[in-house]
Order: sequence, then structure tokens, then C-alpha cells
Amino acid sequence: MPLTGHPFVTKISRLMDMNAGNLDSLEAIMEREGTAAKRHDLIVHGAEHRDLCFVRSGYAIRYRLLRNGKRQILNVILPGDVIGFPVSFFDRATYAVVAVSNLSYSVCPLSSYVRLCYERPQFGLVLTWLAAREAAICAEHIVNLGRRTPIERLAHFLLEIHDRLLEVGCAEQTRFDLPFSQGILADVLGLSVPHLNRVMQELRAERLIVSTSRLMELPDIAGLRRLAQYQPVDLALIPAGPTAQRGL
Amino acid sequence: MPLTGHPFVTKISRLMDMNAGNLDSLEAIMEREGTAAKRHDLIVHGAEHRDLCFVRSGYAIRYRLLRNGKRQILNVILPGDVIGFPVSFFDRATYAVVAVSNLSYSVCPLSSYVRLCYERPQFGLVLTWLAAREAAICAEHIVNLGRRTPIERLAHFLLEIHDRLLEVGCAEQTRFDLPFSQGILADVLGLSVPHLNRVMQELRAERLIVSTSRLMELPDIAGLRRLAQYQPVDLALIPAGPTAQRGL
DNA sequence: GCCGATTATTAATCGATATCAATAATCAAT
DNA sequence: ATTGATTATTGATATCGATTAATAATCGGC
Repeated sequence: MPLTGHPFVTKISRLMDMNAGNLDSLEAIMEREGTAAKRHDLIVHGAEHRDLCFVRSGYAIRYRLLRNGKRQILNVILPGDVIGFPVSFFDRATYAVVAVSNLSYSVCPLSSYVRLCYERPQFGLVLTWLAAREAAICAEHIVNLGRRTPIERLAHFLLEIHDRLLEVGCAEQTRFDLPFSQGILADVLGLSVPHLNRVMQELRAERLIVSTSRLMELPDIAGLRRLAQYQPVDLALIPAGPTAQRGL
Repeated sequence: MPLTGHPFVTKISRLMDMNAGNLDSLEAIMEREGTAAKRHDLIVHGAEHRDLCFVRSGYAIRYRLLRNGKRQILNVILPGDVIGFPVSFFDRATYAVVAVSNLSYSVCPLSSYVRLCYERPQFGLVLTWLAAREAAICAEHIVNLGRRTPIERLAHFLLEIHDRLLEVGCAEQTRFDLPFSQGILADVLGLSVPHLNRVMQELRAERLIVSTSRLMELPDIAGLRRLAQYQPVDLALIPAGPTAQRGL
């Protein structure tokens, strides 16, 4: 299956020149296409995992279960994201991943990707750049959980999802598909479900969001950003390599 | 100044073969050595930053200030860490970094490091692996802030610091130098200073820590780990490159 | 060894948010 | 359409931890 139009390719095209050669070599290492139904476990905590799964469509969550039964969601996985980062870089998975909607993805073994990095170092750099992006998102979550009020947290998170979906062409300018239950949102934001519910109503009352079932609309993005102190992040470009790049 | 014994080299030696050639090429891109006094701003929020600073000795914190005056510390920077990850990969710094002790480091421009990655792709992979490690630590902080009780948070954080210091040979088996004031610990863990203080006393009362000024002793690491549900993470090895690596 | 500044400690109050519990609405599958 | 399961909403109560404030201890510089 060709990678043309794959949201992962859309994403990395901002960072490197995805010419025919690069696209072909990436396509060449893909082992298979996969799908998973909603609620399917993609990565089990403690299991070994050595694949990179590039999400074509659908949503998933990375999470951790604590012994007292609480769950903390570390991040949500959207189209264009890589299931298996950073899990596949560890001996055993330090958390779990489960699909929250039907999902389709392309798979390659980490070792194949690494081989590609030796041949075409740009792919290694792209991964580093994406990891930096990931780290920045993670950092925002830390600020969210540590020091922002619940309403700011929710506002910030919605803006983040919106921007990430826009980046891969999966959202409109002021609305997007939000397939996360309040149970999921609560576990992302470190809140209880009843409280999250009340906070959502606050945002609705302030006319900062309009939501019907899975559709989330942001009629006043500027206002939301002000509330959340949200600042979009722009990745810098990868410095150019040797002028005459060894053609491979 | 030679990089032999540099904690960053210690750290990446677990991941790649730091033979003379690799060591030399890394040394070659270092632009200078630097030092910073306690309280010196290393990275200013919103400024441009394009250098990688490899910490030789000393401690720093990455943090974000909110408009209500609250501060959230995203991570602490220890010997062997890279100031400038992930900041240097963005147009403008999305947070600030300040030294909390006197600090010494080696500096190279990000562009030089990238050039090195084109020549020796292993360096790019190492950066990706370190980024994955960083992401895992970040994830733990998210779990900490979102779902762990204050006492578990503190226990978890102390164990993390201890392990990270051990990794670069900067801690003993059951004790280490902890140059972080309670104000800093509170802002790492999303707590108020008075509450953090009480939580520390709890840990002392439970005989899980013994602390005098800057020296932190962990007389019962197993107990601490049980309390915090701490699991050390092991990075997998980087898959080998082409068998005959182009000698450069 | 002294002094101002920083850091640690203690205590009292108050409010935000978890918890628990019950009900309503929605969804998905037969 | 019906039904069981999931998800959303509402309300009452209890508690954890922030806030504020005051004091004690420690540190760093001269």
C-alpha cells in the first residue's frame, strides 16, 4: 500500500524533502498494513515491543494503570503519530496503548528503520526532531497537571489536539472530531469524571466550545488561547546535510 | 578540553561504541567549554537557542512561569544531560533553564552536531535514543502529577534522580547530593512548599530517607520503590548498522 | 564571626476537587 | 424497536492540600 497521503508523511514533509527516493525507501521497509478495532490493546504494559506503527487513521491512548486502580493517560495518539515511540526503544513496554476508535496503520520493525537511518541519516534526524516535538507536548502536559487550573487544562488540551490534527490535515479551522469519552479526558487531565464534566459545562457556558457528541467546535480560539495561555510551537528546520548528498 | 570522563560520554557509551574515532569526532565539534554560576539563566523563555550544552558537572532546572506567578519545573538537568534538548529544535525556547548550582559544560552548535549525524549516523540514533529516555522520564512525571499521592511523588522523584546520577557515576549506592531547595522540589512535584515539607517529614518518619542539608540518603530503596511503584527503565540497544561500517 | 538573605518549619483556615451515589441519556448490537 | 452497556450529568459530603502568616534555622559573603 503506497504511503502517498499518509499522515506521517504529511508530518515529516515539513521537516525533510520527501522526494521519490526517500518516499520509496520508507515504503520499502514497511512490513505490513494493520487495523485494530476500538478497545483493542496495541501495546501491553511489560511486554516486548520492537515495531514502529505509523497511524494512518484513528485514535489511541498511551496510559499507565496504578495499583489503586487509577489510570493516567500519558498522551493521545492521533493520525500521523508513531505507536511504539518511545516504547520500542526499551527492553519492555513501560506503559500500555489501546485503540479508542478503529485504527489503521503501517508497520515496520524498528531495526529496519534504524537500517534506513544508516543509509539515509535524514530519517534519523527526523525521528529526533519528532522526539523533540513529543518532548515539548509532554512538557505542556506537565505544566497542565502541575500548575494549571482544571478549566485551563481542558482548554489547553483541546487546543493542542486541534493543532495536532490540523498539522496532518485531519481537522477543520474551528472544529474537529473528538472521539474521547469524558472518562478519557479526565484521565488525561488528572481530574475526576464528575469534575471534568462540570468544567466542560463551564467552557460551554463561556461560549468557548460547542460540542455535540463527538464533534468539538471552537468558536473563539483566541479566547481559548488566552484562557489556557496556549502558545503553538514551531519546530525549527533540520540543518542541511552535506551539499552533495550521497545518492543511494 | 578532552571529553574523556565526560558524563555525557559515559552515558552514550552504553548505547554506542565510543571508540577513538567517534570520540575524536565528537570532540572536534565542541566549540568551547563554559561555566555558569548558581542562578544564572542558561536559556530564556522565548529566546532563540541553537546550541547543545553537554553538562559536565552541576545542576539546572527547566521551568515554565505562568502569568499567575506559579512555576512548574519540567525536569531537572543533571551531569551528562543536554541543555538545549528539546529547546534548540524549536524556533524559540518554549521554556527557561536556570542553573541551581555552579555548572560546567561543553558547547557545540546544533548544526555541527547535525553535520556529525550525516557523517556518522550513530550519533543521530543516539540522540533519538536519549530522546526516548527523556520521553519516558517525562511520562513518569505525568503519572506523578496526575495520579500519584504527594508522598509517592516525592519517593518516585528521589529514586529517579538517584538512578540518573548513578548512571553517570555521580551517586553512591544509597546516597547522593541533592542540591534542590524545597521550593524547587515543590515546583517539580506540583505541591506547595509547606506541604512538601510535611511530606518529606513523613518519609523521614517512615525511615525511607535520611537527609541532612544537601545529602540525601536512601536507607531502604526497596521500600521506597514499593511505595512509589517505581520501575527502573532499561534502554534497549541500538540495532547494529551495516556490518562493514564506512570508516570515516 | 557577623549579618542579611535564603530556606525550612510550624500552625490555622478555607476552598477546590475527589468521592460516592443516583439518574439520565446515548450507543451498539440483536 | 428493544435491551444491555457505556457514557454523561447532577447532587451531597468529606478531605486533601493551598494559602497565609509567622518563626526558626541555615547559608554565603564580608
